Amino acid sequence: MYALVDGNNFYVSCERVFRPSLVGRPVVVLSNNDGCAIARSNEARALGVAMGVPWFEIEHLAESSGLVALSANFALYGDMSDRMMSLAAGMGPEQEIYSIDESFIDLDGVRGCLAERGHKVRDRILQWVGIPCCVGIGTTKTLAKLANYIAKTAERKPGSYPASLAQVCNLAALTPSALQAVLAATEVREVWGVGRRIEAQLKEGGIHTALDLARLDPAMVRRRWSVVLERTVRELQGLACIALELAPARKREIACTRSFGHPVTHLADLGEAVTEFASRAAHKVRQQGSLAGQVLVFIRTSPFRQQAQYSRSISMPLRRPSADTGVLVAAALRGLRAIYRPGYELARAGVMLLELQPSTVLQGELELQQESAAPQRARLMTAIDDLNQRYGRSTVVMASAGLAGDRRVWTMKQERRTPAYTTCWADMPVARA
DNA sequence: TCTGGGGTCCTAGGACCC
DNA sequence: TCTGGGGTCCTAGGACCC
Repeated sequence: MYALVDGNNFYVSCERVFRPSLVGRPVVVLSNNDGCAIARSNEARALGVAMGVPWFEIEHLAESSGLVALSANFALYGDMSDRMMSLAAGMGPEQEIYSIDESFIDLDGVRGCLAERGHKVRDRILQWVGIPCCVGIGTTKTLAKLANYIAKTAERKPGSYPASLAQVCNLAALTPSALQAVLAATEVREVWGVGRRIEAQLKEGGIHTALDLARLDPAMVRRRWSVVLERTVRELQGLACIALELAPARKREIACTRSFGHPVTHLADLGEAVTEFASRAAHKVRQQGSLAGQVLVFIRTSPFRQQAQYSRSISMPLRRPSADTGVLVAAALRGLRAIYRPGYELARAGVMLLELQPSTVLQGELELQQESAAPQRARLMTAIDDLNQRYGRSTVVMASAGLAGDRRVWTMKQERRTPAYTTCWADMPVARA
């Protein structure tokens, strides 16, 4: 038996904790570069704001309907997430943190009424952290996910489901006929693992609801679609196929990519951006104790604009795997020079580290030239990471990153950013008597 | 004028081997 | 006229997730 604890409109809820005046108002949080809406309050949703819609298309709602837009503040959301997760863990013996606002809890061995327990955890998170959550419970992760959707929808849209399922929904406690009714009232698109493409194919075959999907023959689903969708069907039928993942797996690739605040045409500016992206990726790869075997760098124009398009990437194999910022930045810059062509208005670039492997199994190599500088370089990286941790992210950077500030054309737009209330002393909220 | 970022898994098809 | 069978590895692309 599994529970899924999931924050409601998580980014918006984080912002509302520190700006209670936003409660009850239509609010969206924008992606990096203030591009698209990536979170929306129920009030914004009611205005017809779709997930992922570009800001410029809904900006008029600010004037006409009081829609408030905020730039994404990931430092805040990450910290609020840690607080919420530590309380959600109280639901059962094991927890898998699945995303910034969701965790699966294993309920094996938990006694008593599960829904009651879910309400207690929900109340505690609301009171101690300030984030409203919903809890879904089911015999498989897919059913717990669906239960969570039902708990949220029943709360937001009275009448869509029985009111008793709002906020906390335990599908395993329903009678078979009640369960069927609930599944029949749920669009197939809401099932975890069914995206737009598969939804269209299913609907063509007359499969419209979660109940329709649950009634398919798994073997047929495998033949016609894939083992992935077959697993989904079996999970809907109550057979657990997807296990809880307790320790986050080591990432197999690590990326840092950004859209630019303004179009970039000069190699010098691109070099600064690529240096920063490679440096950040290098830091991430060190954090997880890995080395990269290849560095991929790409640049591209905006596919949304009517202009000459250019999109290229190149993969640079390293002579030996590395997590050294100097090595990775140099490779990325070599790649950049190889793919750069003047005359294009570039909108985006990125660096990906591939062929990651644990740093503990570094293959030995004959040292033909001189004594290895590796230990000193590793200590240097640790020192840089420590300094940046202590004094701020860009305290020590590679010279090719250029000087931060006014001259940079490429840094992303963040015009509506709220303070880092919980992670920066200078931004701490002040209470007045 | 303005359109995010970071991942995973699976499959099909090509290259290559004996 | 007639042109095998079986296997592995790699990559690109599709689909999904939040």
